[in-house]
Amino acid sequence: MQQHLPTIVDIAQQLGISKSTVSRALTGHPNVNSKTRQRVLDLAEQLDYQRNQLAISLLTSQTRTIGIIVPEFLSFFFPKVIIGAQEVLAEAGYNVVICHSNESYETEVTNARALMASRVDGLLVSHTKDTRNFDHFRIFQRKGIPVVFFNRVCEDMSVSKVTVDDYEGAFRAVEHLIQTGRRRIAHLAGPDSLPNSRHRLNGYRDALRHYQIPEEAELVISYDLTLEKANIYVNHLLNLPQPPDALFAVNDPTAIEALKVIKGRGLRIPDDIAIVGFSNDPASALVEPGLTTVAQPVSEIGQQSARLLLRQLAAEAAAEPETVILPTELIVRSSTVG
Amino acid sequence: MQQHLPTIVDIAQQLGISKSTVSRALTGHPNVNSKTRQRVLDLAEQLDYQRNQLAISLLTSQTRTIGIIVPEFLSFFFPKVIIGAQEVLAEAGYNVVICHSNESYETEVTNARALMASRVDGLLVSHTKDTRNFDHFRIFQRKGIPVVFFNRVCEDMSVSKVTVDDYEGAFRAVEHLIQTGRRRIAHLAGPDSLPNSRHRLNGYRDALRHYQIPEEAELVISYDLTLEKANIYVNHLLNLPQPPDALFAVNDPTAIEALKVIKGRGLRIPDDIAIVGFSNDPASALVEPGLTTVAQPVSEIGQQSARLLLRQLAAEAAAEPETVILPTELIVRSSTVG
DNA sequence: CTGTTAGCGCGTTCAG
DNA sequence: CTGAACGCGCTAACAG
Repeated sequence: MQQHLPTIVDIAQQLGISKSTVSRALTGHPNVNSKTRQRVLDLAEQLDYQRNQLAISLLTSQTRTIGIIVPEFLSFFFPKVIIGAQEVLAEAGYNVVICHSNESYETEVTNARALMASRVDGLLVSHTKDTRNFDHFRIFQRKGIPVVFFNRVCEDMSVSKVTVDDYEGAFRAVEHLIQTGRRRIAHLAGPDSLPNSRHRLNGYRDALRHYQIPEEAELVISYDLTLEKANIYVNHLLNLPQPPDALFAVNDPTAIEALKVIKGRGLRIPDDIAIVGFSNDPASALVEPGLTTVAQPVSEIGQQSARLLLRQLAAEAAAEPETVILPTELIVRSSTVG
Repeated sequence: MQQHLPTIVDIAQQLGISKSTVSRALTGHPNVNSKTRQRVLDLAEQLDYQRNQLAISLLTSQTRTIGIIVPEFLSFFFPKVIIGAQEVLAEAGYNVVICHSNESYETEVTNARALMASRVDGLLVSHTKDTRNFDHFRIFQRKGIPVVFFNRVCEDMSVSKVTVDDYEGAFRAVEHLIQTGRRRIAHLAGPDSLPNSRHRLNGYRDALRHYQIPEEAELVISYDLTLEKANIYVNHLLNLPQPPDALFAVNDPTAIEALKVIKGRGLRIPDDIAIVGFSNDPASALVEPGLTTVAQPVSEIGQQSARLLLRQLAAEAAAEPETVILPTELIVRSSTVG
């Protein structure tokens, strides 16, 4: 049973002064007798008084709270982005509310509604892989509440965005495979619905083209990023009459699953088949052989997103949306070079 | 620039009715003409109306929001606990706000204050390793806002708690080492301030005692859980005149760091030295050799914590605190048995 | 320096 | 079935 929490009126009554004076004392307003202020402060402390942020937000119609919606947070990626964003936001005096859509479009819509209902001042979003309709985010935009997309961005919305150069990262990864002598390079791609997947696929294709290696349709498989499927497709690739001599995976979990399957079949890595992942998940340094991968500046994604949001928040009128594309870096480990 | 968000008054004026009627229509009150209700609902949809949760919370003095404070969320553990808790809480109609103290006592206090200011209905907490003073949580308790501790629990507070049987888990782990022939078993323990660490240490000690193996003081090192220190201490242990033939680590990151150091020195695992971790981090299955570890029912910790909190919330008067101790399970992998 | 008043958006009496 | 009035806790504008 929750008891009555003390309010400024309680303090005012006990001290025999008006609630305005209490309010002023508490907020550090200059025009208060220093003795009165001290009495207020002392009593507040004694009563464990905490200002009711709800009432203040209702009054000022700003909550100084930013909502973050992410599709998952079991892998290291999103937690690390969130921490990066939180650093910047906390410094600017904003709180952070994290919502987890669990890759479910319906949950994402529910999350967005809840954040709207609780009147967040801004939104940081990486959408689910099934999100095709972005109306639940457009509503924020229409109300003048800034939205910044990161990692998984909506290409149709005119808002600020932070991504990495997926195309370039993929190009360099495949180039590395080619330069280390690989010719039949498979690509386990992500779902078409995600721009990231498409950009990585394009990087893969252009690298092959650039080095005049014909693309084999049978070596490219798009899938939904569930590990069970990854398992099936890797086995499928290995069973081909002409199996690949390298695999470029859309992300590290996929690459690590592939690594397990390949080792399980007694093939040697990288001798028989080389593997490259994407993101530089801490696990990629742990597996054996170490996984070559395309590193993303994860914390920086969060920090930059927060900064773009802050800039929108500071702008009087609707500010021009900005797009930041962060560089990637190829981390070469033993899964590609003996 | 944030625009004016539509309120029930806006809807009422456009429809030429009173805001009470709009309120009733929106909340599904029975006594509303169905035609009027439909007109309200239509206009609300058209205006993207979202009820202002702030105002409602201020009025009802309940936010239907639960705060969760965790010390970190880069390892898999806390995210998974949070997801478990969220499932249960969402089903009961509660939202979740996650705060990340980053193992900083000051941040934890700030988080607690912010959650109090935003009037959460309840609190789920795992405190930092430096938290000695729990006054910032006692305030909630005193106000009748239920608090549930999980994983890292405050032994001095009379609130509901969810932990695993650390003692038993540690005992079984060390017993396993003894039964596979180890005699000089080192223990890299966590800080004394954490009950978990102490219980695991006790389990270690009692297992040795039970099998009449004398405890060597030089083989037990408590540390602050930073990986750099782990590295130093593992090297120190290996440099002893009589190095250990087994290592029981307080958690999996520590064990994995140890594994790297040991392999780096050209020692064989488990032949020269066996390793056991704690928690069954996904990474423990990835490293080579696979890490033997004590698994915790992670999602269940979250679910149970949420259920205990819900029970407190439902209780009219202050409900009796409950303590749930979940079982662990030893997962044997190649780091202990060839 | 301090008190009074108004109102943020809403649900809920209490009258019609 | 509907409307008017009140108050949740707080800050800001206005008067002393």
